[in-house]
Order: sequence, then C-alpha cells, then structure tokens
Amino acid sequence: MATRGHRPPGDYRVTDYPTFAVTVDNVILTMVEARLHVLLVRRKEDPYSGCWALPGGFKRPDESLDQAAARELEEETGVAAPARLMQLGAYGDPGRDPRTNVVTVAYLAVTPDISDVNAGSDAADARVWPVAKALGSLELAFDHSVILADAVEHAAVQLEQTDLAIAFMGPTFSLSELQSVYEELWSTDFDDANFQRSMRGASKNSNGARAYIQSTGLHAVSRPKGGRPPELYQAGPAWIDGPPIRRPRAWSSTEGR
Amino acid sequence: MATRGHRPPGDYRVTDYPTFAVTVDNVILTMVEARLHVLLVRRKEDPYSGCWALPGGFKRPDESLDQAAARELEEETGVAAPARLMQLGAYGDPGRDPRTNVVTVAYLAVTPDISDVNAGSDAADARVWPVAKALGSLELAFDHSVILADAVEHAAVQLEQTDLAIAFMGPTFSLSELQSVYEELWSTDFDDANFQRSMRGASKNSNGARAYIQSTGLHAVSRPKGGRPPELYQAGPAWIDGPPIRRPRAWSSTEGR
DNA sequence: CCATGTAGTTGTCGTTATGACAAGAACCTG
DNA sequence: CAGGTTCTTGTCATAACGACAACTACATGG
Repeated sequence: MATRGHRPPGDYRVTDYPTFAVTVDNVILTMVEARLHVLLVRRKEDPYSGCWALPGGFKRPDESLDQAAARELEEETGVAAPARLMQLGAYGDPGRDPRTNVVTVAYLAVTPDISDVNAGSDAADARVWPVAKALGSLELAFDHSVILADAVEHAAVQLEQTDLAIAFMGPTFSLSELQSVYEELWSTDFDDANFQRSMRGASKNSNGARAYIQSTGLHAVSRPKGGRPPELYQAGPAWIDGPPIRRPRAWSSTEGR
Repeated sequence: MATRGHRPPGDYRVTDYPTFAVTVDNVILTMVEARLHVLLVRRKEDPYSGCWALPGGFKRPDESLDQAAARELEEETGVAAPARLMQLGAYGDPGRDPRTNVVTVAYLAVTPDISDVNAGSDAADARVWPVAKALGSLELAFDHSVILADAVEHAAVQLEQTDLAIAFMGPTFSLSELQSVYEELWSTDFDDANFQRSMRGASKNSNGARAYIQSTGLHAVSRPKGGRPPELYQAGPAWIDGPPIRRPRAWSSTEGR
C-alpha cells in the first residue's frame, strides 16, 4: 500500500507525506419502545468479517464528507439519509484498521423510525440493536464501540442545545413519547406534569414563541393497556430562545441544594 | 499522486480505495486586552505562500490525531500544546487543497497567554491576531476562515458546558478578566454584580461545592488608571453540577419576558 | 488633603423557573 | 361499575436571575 512508513522526526517535506484511506461511519439512533437503538450492519468482508459495525465506507475524492456519509448510509442499509446528519469527530489512532492507515469521520443522526432496512452489497445483514446491548454484549468492529459511546454522549448534549429530540419523533407524537427520549438519553426521570409545562413553555407568561411543539387538536387512539389517550403534538418552529428543558446534573457528594 | 479518480457508484471494493493526505490544524485562542485573538503562521511554502494560516501539518501513520496536533503546534510555533486540545471537526471538501486530496482535522485550544511564539521551519512568521481581523481583512489559506469561525462558535458553546473560560486565565485572575471572556465570546454584557454572584455560586444557599473558582486572599496591585484593586482568584475543582452562568439567548421578535 | 473618577463589591427586590406533589379527567379491563 | 393506568391541570415553596442602588478602595489633579 501507499504509506511510506516510519521516519525520523523533522524529515517530512510538504511534497512527501504519508497517505491514508478516509472512511465515514454513521451512528443512526432511533427510539424503539422507549429504548435507544442504533442501526448496525453485519460485515461480509474480511477485517472483522461477521462482526456488527456502523454503516460506512470509503470517501471518494470528488464528494464532501457529508455527501460520503449520506451515500454510504443509503448504500449499505437502504435508509435514506436523515436531514440532519451531524459530524461527530474523526478517529485516526494508529492500527485502528488492520489493513492500512485509515482515518474515519463519524456522523450522527436520529430518525423517528426505520421501516425498511435492507442490507446492501457490502453487508450481510442490517438491523437496529438496543444501544445497551451494542455497547455491552455485542463485539463491534474496529473502534466502533468507542464511536458509538461518543455518539450517545454527543446526542445527550445536543438534546439540550438543539431541538434534536423532535428528530426522534414522527410527524405527530405525544408528550410522553418525547419525554422518554430525554429520560433515556439523560438517565433521569421527569415529573410528568413538570415536563409538560416545560415543553409547552407554559410557565405562566409564555409567549407562544417559546413553544417549539405545536398542539394538533387530535388525540391518540386508545391503547390496549388503558389510560387516557394523550394529546398529539407536532414539531413547531425550531426554538431560538433557549432549550425548553435543562439537563439535570449530578450534585457533588457534599449533598447540596 | 495515488488517488484513482472518478468511478461509477458501486464499483468500489474494499481493497480498492482512493487515498488522501490527512492533516491537522490548530485553532489556538487567547485573550489580549479583552479581545479574542488567534495564533496564526505565515506560510512559506507554495500553496497559499505568504498567506496567514492555522498552524498545522501532516499526520503521520504512527501517531494519533491528538498527538499530531500537539506536535505540529509545537513545531510550527514553539507553543507547547495546551492541556486541553479538543477536536473540532474534519474538513474534506473536494478541492480544498489545490495540491491533492486532503482531509484535515481541526483542533481547538485556549491558552492564558503566549509569551514566546517562534516561527518554525515551515513558517515565515507566527503571531496572534485579533479574531475579528483574521475573519475580516485577513485572507486565510485554504478553508481556514471557515474552520476559525467554527472554532469560535465551538468555544462559545463550550463556555457553557465546561470550565473552558478558566483556560483563558493565568494561575491567578480577577473576576472582571474572566467576565471579559464570557462577554467577548457571547457578545453580551453582564452586570458586574450579578456576574460575580453567579461565579461564586453565592446565590444564597451555595454550598462551596459549586464554586469552581477559589479566592486567594490576595488582591491585584493597583493599576495606573485607578479603581479598586480586584480580589484575585484561582481555578477550583472543575464543576460538575452545571455551569455557573448561562448564555443569554436572543429573544424572538415578538418581544416576550 | 479633598474632590472627582474609576473599578470592584455588597445588598435589595421583583419576576421567573423549577421541583414536589395533589387532584382531576379520560381511557382500559374484568 | 370498581379499580388500574395514563395523561392533564393546579398549587405552593424555593432558588435563580436581572435590574439597580449603594458602598468601598484605589488613582489623579487641583
């Protein structure tokens, strides 16, 4: 392959550089039964053949990183690239790919639901796995478990900074579905009543601008287990005046508050 | 060079991939007279020769991205790598480097002060520039103005998420110095009194755990222009229970509050 | 050495957000 | 219809925040 191997420091000229393969990997998160899931493919080719891995592949010189991520996602899983495919970070530790020097750029996206997942030509299988299992019992290829863990943490942070939580929802959703996203990613429990007040910006004054969800007058159809059918909401304009709810932080040992 | 050019989709095999050069670029931010500055080097070699650019260079196969960033920073500017050199993102648009296919990974760090900046062998000069000028009148090499703009925004976000602001400070500092960091990066003005209360966690209850700055009993020596000499603080334990101050957001047009 | 200016510090007050919790409303099952 | 489940509305105390007044500690200039 094309790298030039080890050199003493200070011996690199501008025209004399090592070469790398550049890949992109996608972390596609979704919510299944109030549990965080991730889309994985089972590798067919040899490095880590048979292992589950994040869908991804080689970047081409004539496309941007973003385009490469979207293309590989669709090629390998048949999943159309979500609108917001955010870059997560680059991973380039020596030896992370046994074949050659590979730097990968990880992407993160969130989808409401993945109806048709189809393994592409490079993959033997494709499906969503619970994140807990993917990080626990499953042995992921390459350094993909590190990437996945970083992605989950990134998503948790983005939840407070952007309206990312909405991206988990379908066109219409109940507030308890939305609540489960926050609770799962932040490992907390919210008081149902308070959560609702926060989300609707119903804190007393509450000009409508704050509401980044909008009520459709509709109600969900009643489910088998009973309970009052929830009101259905839809995404409103992306918020601009701060998050509707804030992430509770662990308090220091010395008690407090 | 070694890339294989354009191919129809679906024609890539695992052993048949385009190659890239991988570089790292550092955005080193610091505060000079209450204004945000960035460390730049003037290029000596040809693509964009004579232009100011972010210090950086080629990654080697036997080092991690983080290591490459630290090494290049020191080689080109003589600046020792700050403790927290955070990865910012990867940039790989086609044609961003006229020579060949280059993907760069940008890093961001913040330092109290840069006493000795020395241009390395690859650079004709090295100095700090006001960020406003670097993004305005200066013509940066490659897509470095995009990277710089992203870095400033990233720093602004990190200010709320971590104790990054402290990294701008020396071993001991006054609260108004710290305040200027927040005000500059967030383009706001804080009430001096309220800022102090927030920083010290002096909101009434305030177990000491919240204070992520600690008072040294000392006071600064008086300055020529007069004014009461401020008390000096030092970094405390990194906070874990949430930021001491929150970023004010623009309110939507319909007034509010 | 006192007036004036500057910068930092402390205190007060009304408004808003947050958490805890009680209570009601709308559906299910048996 | 009783009892269970889920969603919704309401109340209350506490903590955080923004605005602003007042005070303190230095410098400088007459």
